[in-house]
Amino acid sequence: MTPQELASQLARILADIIAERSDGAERNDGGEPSDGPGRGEGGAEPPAIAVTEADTAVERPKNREHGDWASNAAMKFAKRLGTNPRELAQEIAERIAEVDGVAGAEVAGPGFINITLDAASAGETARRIVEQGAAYGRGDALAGQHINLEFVSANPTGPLHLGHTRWAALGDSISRVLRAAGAEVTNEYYINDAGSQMDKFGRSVLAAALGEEAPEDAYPGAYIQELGKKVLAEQPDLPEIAAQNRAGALELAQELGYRQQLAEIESSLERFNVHFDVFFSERTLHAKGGDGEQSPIETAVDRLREQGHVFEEDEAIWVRTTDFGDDKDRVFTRGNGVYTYFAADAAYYLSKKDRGFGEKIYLLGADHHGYIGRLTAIAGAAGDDTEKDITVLIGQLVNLNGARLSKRAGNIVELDDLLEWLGADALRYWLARYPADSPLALDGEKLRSRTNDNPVFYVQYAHARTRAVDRNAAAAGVDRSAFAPELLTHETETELLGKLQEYPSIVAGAAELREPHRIARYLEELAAAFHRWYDNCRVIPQGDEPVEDLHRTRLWLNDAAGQVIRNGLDLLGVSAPDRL
RNA sequence: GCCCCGGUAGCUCAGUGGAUAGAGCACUUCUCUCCUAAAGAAGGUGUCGGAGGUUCGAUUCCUCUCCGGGGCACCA
Repeated sequence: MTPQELASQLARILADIIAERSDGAERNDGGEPSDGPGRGEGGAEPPAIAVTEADTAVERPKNREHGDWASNAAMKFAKRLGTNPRELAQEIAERIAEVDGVAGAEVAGPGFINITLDAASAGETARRIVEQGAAYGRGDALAGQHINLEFVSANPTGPLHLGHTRWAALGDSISRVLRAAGAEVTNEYYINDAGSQMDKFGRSVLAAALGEEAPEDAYPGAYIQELGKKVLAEQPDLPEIAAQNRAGALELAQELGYRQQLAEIESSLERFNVHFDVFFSERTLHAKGGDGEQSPIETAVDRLREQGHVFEEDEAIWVRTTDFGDDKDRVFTRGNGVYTYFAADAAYYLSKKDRGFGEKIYLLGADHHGYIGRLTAIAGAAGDDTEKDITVLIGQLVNLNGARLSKRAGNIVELDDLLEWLGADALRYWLARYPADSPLALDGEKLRSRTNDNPVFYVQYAHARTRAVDRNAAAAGVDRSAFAPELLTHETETELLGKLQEYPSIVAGAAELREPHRIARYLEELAAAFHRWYDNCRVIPQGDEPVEDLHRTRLWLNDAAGQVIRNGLDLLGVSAPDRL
């Protein structure tokens, strides 16, 4: 019996009760003017009360005395049924107690229904998890959805730094969680490879390659010098080209430097266990088609104009984004004929729409929060549903104590250095462990510690323990030839099983709310439940005690715990080592 | 001025309208002849920033307000 099955049993019982009550008695209590269509005649039918499994979802009570699972459905429905919560709860409790696998049910407090399961019924979960393996916890709540998830999108003019790492970790985990819930997700990185910062980058790289003094406004940091050397190695005749055709050399240096830098960014991300499906170049939005066809940006302004949202003023072309809640209208084409960044954003949004994505998620830092209004307005102006087709997630900034500034990258904290110092696992886990909207201050030494105060090690240690037990069990002749779930009666076993049963709903909730930190918090609780169980219940008999079915059954439970920790860590992009 | 996000235990932070608001750390004890003690057990702490409101019930939702952080462009 899983919590989901319990919820569906409760929903059935509640629906039965509602049906019985409305069949029988008083339908004439005066009030309730029902003004719906087709209700004009005859005996006023009571308004239908629909029950879904969400209404009867059960919770794991904090207090063990409140049973294995608790429902507050009676309190939710009592009013609508014109009865009091405790009375309704009593009725539900009597019926749920009759269900196979339920050991008992009682009413408590203002109308909670506290349900206790048979040990065998609860223990069955262990076998189910082992059999489902990596699939345990995955669901289909988001099946059929095509989601575009854009994150990081750092300028290709320098290395990734701390400011990008939180979005990299969070975005990739969100993607994994959404996929676990059945969605099809494309991870996308928008490359700002057009515009003045690229020119500045080109000038910086060319000067470095030629050994010239850096221009006034050059990008700081030794990495520019490194890029210059690489560019020169790739294009040894660059000095000659520069002497004859400065503009040509500039373009060449910019291009080669850009390719090099982007490749480095990609490789840093892969080392961070973050994978992008699409790197989308801003330039493609500016580029005209083969036969002088319009560029996507030019097309975009026409499309918005057709929707009636474009106007001209002061020689500039504007989009009336205030119609969609933006705080001011936005310029599309400047007075000098140049497109703004906003124009590219609009064309980019349309590209996502044209590529068939329903929901487009943007993961942005708090310093970009001014984008919410304009991006949402673009969606609206494009004829999309601003509620469902676009989501802008804003994350607060992170700072990390003890991290050394990178001279190479111009006194920022570089991702590559963080990876070397802390490792991808610790960094990813800690960054995914907090909700995006909470400001975050990390302590570097804590991320490196190998004790209880470092949750990533605590969780990984629990996993390694399950593997150690598994290895030792094999050596001691404990196998899975028997499974007797009714024997799993120890307090810590009930608790561990309960945690394991919660996992699918944790994943579903994390996907719905786009909050992978829920997975991390859950894993910490699961690991704690496992450690407690490990300390109390032995899988392998001591001394010359014989191997019994209890030991064999516990081996299933041990493996189930390991499997769920593995599945959860995978959603965070963190490894689950067999040994620590 | 307007907009967004925070304010919960000494510290770092969880908490999708429910029961006595939680976890880790820090502090004090205890537990390996025993599968990884990188672990477990016990010990106490709160004006949930403040004031109103919504309701059977509010840390959670609404309004106002105080404090802290971030943001406002024909920059990219």
